[in-house]
Amino acid sequence: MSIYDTLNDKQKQAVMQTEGPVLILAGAGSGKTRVLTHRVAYLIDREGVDPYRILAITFTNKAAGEMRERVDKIVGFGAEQIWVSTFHSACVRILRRYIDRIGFDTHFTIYDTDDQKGVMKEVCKKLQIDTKTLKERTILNAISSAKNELIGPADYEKQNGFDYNGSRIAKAYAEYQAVLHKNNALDFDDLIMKTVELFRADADVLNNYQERFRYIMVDEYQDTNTAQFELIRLLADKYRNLCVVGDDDQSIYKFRGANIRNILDFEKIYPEACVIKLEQNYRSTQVVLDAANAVIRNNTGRKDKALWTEKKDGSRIHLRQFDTAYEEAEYIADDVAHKVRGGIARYGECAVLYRTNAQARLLEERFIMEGVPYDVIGATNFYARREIKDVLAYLKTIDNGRDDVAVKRIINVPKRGIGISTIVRVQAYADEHQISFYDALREADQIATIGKSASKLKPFVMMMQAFRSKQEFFGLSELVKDILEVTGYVKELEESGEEDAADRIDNIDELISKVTDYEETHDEPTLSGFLEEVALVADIDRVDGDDDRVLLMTLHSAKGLEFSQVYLAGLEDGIFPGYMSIMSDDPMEIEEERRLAYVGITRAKDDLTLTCARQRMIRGETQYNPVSRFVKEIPAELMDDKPLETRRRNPVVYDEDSVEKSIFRSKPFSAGFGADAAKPKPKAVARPKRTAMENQPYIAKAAQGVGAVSITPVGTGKLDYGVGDRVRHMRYGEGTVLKIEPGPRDSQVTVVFDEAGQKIMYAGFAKLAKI
DNA sequence: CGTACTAGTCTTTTT
DNA sequence: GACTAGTACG
Repeated sequence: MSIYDTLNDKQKQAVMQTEGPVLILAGAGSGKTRVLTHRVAYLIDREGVDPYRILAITFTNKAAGEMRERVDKIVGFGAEQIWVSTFHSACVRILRRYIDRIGFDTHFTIYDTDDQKGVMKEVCKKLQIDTKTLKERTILNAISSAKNELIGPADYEKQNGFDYNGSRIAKAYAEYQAVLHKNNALDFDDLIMKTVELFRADADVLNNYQERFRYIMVDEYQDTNTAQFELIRLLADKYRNLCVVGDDDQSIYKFRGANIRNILDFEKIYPEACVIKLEQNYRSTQVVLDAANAVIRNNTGRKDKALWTEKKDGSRIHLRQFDTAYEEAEYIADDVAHKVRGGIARYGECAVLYRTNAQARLLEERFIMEGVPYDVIGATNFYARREIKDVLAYLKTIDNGRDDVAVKRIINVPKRGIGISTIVRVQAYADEHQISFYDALREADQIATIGKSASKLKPFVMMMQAFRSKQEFFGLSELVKDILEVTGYVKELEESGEEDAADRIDNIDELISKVTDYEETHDEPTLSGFLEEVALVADIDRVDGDDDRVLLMTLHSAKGLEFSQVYLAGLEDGIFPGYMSIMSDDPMEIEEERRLAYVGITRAKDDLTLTCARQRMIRGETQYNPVSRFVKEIPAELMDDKPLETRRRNPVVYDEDSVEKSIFRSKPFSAGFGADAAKPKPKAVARPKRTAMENQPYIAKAAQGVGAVSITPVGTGKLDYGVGDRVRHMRYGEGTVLKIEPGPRDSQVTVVFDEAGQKIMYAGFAKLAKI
């Protein structure tokens, strides 16, 4: 009896087919990770492959860690020799070694989204690009897409230079790369692209890695982009022992450049490929699978497959519709508490999944109120928090003085009386002399323009120099503590009297323990090593199953995870699928959302609850959305409840024929919607009571916001449209005015939009135009 | 130069 | 509604 006997036939085949290209189409819950780990083990202990020759690429660091751990258990020895990592960390590792061959310093820093935006802001200023008409974000997105397709600035110019915006972006792209190069920095996309560039430019380096990685495995292959594909293609080109694992139905990262063709066309690129389908699901009940299959069936152009399970039974899917998102949150929190009390599940076996991070807030409030322990994943990455970034900026500056962004971030944090004008002048000097910002600071007394401010710069430079020399004999955590001490960062926080100062200090303490942890787990801890590890962690990587808490996260973050009890919240057309995809004329957008729904449903092992609300506040607007079309794709017999319309609580209010019809025209999927939507009084909604400690500041801020809105007085009589008129809205397109409700300061207008559904908005806000 | 307030924007999803 | 960049003031 060997470990391989526990695998089913298909899995066994996938494990033992070690030579040549292999495509494993692994449905959700089909034991994909098991196959991968067993395959690695098989390579080592049956095929005698040196662990050193194996590369396994996973999607997150967490997956990589788990895989290594599991392989470690099976093979016992040599597992640490295997490269198990994400695309990004694998590339960093390669670039740290060889990037000097394409003109960068191996001590490069990695820019996150914030840093990118800062750079782009300067680029726009320099190129005199008006950021009102062309947003930094837009440019960066264009650049990111280009990089994902391996299109450099020159090629971009060739392809897009002929129109106004295209040429502006092309120029910004070129300048942006120049600034990054000057700062010796790479952004996330560069990590992949530069590695490909390196491999293409230097045959020796490529050959070196081709020889090393005789066996390559890629997990979540459906989410690879063109650059990642090319990287893998190059690496595998010599020995062609490439095994990719994925599920086209779970491709949900198109917005990040993922190219679903990579998996769909694998057999075209590798005609000799062996294709293995894993269709037996070991995770969910038949009911859950039936629901998932019923939904995904509506997509076109997928690889044919059908999941099945031996877990025959299973409770039906619970569908619950509520009047408001508050009630929805209340129900979920209650239901979890109920399950835990009843011994049905532990907190840690429950997860609430939603489409957008913003939905977490309401749920969170309710969980606090009910005293249900929870963890929100992803909202703000730990390392993206202000105080953490500040401390990291100190470390970056100590590590690599060429990183202008980091230096500027902390030059006046805590306050040292160094203002914008001084920074601008120093930068001018730096540009003039072709040196880095930090080097310019060191020559502060040479800069004529700054006058007396030079006296403020000197202590800063002295301090940084001192940190650098301390680095020689200090441990990392000592260095961090020293920085906090010398700069008075924590002290300033304590004295600031800011509302969340305590949280921030907690975060800093957590950072210190992460530094300590890094020192303990690495043989040769270095500052660069720590910074690089930190630059590439996703929030999901921090999850450990040990603490017993309900997890709240987006559907995207949930990929690859499984829970006994799953709640899918906010299942409303306009939320999920999001209105962007509904409005889009590209049908592929809805299909991507549907795959996301498929991912969500298949996370559930035992029990699945679907919830939605009739009324929801989104970005200050009350929306009335019909039940998600995806819910309607699930056969009613799989649900435990009667059809939705019998659960309706609110009577029909409007009887105007035309209005009623227009609702039905725009909402073919939702039979009961017209009546549901007619609830006229959003004000009647009771907001949940808040716990005093947690929410005091929130209330204060909210009140401010309302005040700001009401300052815009729009007389009711001034509206040039009335009930029944057709109007146009900037974002939602055309619609029919259903109702106008005069308020003390501004009228509330209810409009049924043809595409986007019904919205209630302030007239002064909405800027509706009669058509 | 720092602060306090205001106006405008918004990402849906993340390595 | 919340966050942020920009502006007017001290």
